[in-house]
Amino acid sequence: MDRINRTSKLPLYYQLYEILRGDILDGKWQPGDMLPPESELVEQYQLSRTTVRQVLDMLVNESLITRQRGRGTFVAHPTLEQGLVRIISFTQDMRHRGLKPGTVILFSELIPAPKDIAQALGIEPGEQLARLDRLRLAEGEPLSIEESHLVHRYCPGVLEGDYVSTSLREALERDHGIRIVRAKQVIRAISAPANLARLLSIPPKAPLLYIERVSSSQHNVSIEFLRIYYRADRYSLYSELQG
Amino acid sequence: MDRINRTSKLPLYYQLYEILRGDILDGKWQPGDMLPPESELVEQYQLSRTTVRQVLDMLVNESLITRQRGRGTFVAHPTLEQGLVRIISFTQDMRHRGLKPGTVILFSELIPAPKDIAQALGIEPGEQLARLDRLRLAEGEPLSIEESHLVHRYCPGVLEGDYVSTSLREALERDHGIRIVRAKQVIRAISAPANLARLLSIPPKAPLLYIERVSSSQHNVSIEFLRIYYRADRYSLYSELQG
DNA sequence: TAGTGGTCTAGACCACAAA
DNA sequence: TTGTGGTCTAGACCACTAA
Repeated sequence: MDRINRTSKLPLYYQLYEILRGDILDGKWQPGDMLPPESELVEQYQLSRTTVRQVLDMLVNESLITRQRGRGTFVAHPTLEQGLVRIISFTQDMRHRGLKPGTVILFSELIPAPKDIAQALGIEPGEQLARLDRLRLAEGEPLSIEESHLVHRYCPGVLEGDYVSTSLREALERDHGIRIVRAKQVIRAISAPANLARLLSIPPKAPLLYIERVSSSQHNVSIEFLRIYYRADRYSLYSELQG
Repeated sequence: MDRINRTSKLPLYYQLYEILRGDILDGKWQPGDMLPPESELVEQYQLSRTTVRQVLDMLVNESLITRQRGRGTFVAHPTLEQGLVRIISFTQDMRHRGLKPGTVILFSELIPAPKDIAQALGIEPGEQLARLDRLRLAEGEPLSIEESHLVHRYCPGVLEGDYVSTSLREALERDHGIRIVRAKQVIRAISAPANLARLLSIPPKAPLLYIERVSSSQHNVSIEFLRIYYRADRYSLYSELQG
């Protein structure tokens, strides 16, 4: 049972936000389901209505829920347009798309930062990085390869975790108090190099959707440089634009 | 002097929102300028701090202002890198990237709507579409191909325009009163088919960034189905994510 | 009528930035 | 130390929906 930790440094609203957001993304409530009324959340989590409403406002802004005066609060129907605005975990992404996620660790070691990555992260070349390469599966079939590079100084020992069954983001928060709150990314199309093609079970030079992402913590420092190679035949991105 | 009308049916927060938003968009405050502190807005408009903060939250969500604890509230600098949030024209995009734009018309005719496009636009298959294919150049070199399909009923005669030197969006607004205010898009990576490769001056099967976009007007009807093929070696997308 | 979300208030204490 | 925004509370009244 998720509860609010009154002694935590995290704001109460943020804790409730993570609880409710997690429940929705994990499918504990289904689209169209009614959430508990505000009064009940107030009671259950012992928070003021203002704080509860602050959280619900955030979820509305993310299009995760909708509210109807006089009726209630409901889980929104997924529009699959969130891939380009919100950071979501691979597991959550797969669940959104209705696919069973899987993970294979390819590489997990400390390395000195190459020049380009050091520059992207704003650190000195040669500083220690925790590099974690993972093959991601959907329905047992290769979908993508993620090459994560974490600034080791901020999360010493991070590679000791088991990242087949637990999420890197959870470990960062739990063990190091680091929340990833922002990221910048570039999206490209590339031809698959031979080694990646083999891992992804596709022909060499097949098209890949390629993402380079620099993520920052709540302290506003860059914490991770991530490369993702998606099989183009199995993955696409959605977004909504405004005029 | 804009004031809050206490007898209006409009909520107080909404009235203040319109006042502040108008002042920012009208340039009464310039990007980087500090807004009056919350305490002063409370005083000036005789509202509670909660209500004032509700309005500021809305403006933050629109990226019109930013807030810094201990420093103040500031008018945001318009961000250029919104390729995945804001609809911008090819010409604007090129200007942002510092490249000279160019256009070659490849095809311009009325066609009956194929089934897939009809479905995406929510019209009957066979309904008349104005199809306009354009090769886009940057610095005189091919960059992308755009295949535009407009629902002709909403903009009869649209193909008579000269879309080398004028923008399709301008013509829609000027001649048909149609503003494109919203769009949904899917982003993929593909291998270039032979005919596109030739037009884009790249080898067959070279990777392309492929976008399918359905745009809607201010009247909330789908008006355009657009396919864009970008040379992957010359074009990438940028986006910012939030946790 | 009962229950829901929408609006609004007055106040408190905290964390951070700048002087 | 002062002034800023960040978080949180307890309570009030209203508007809408559904029974």
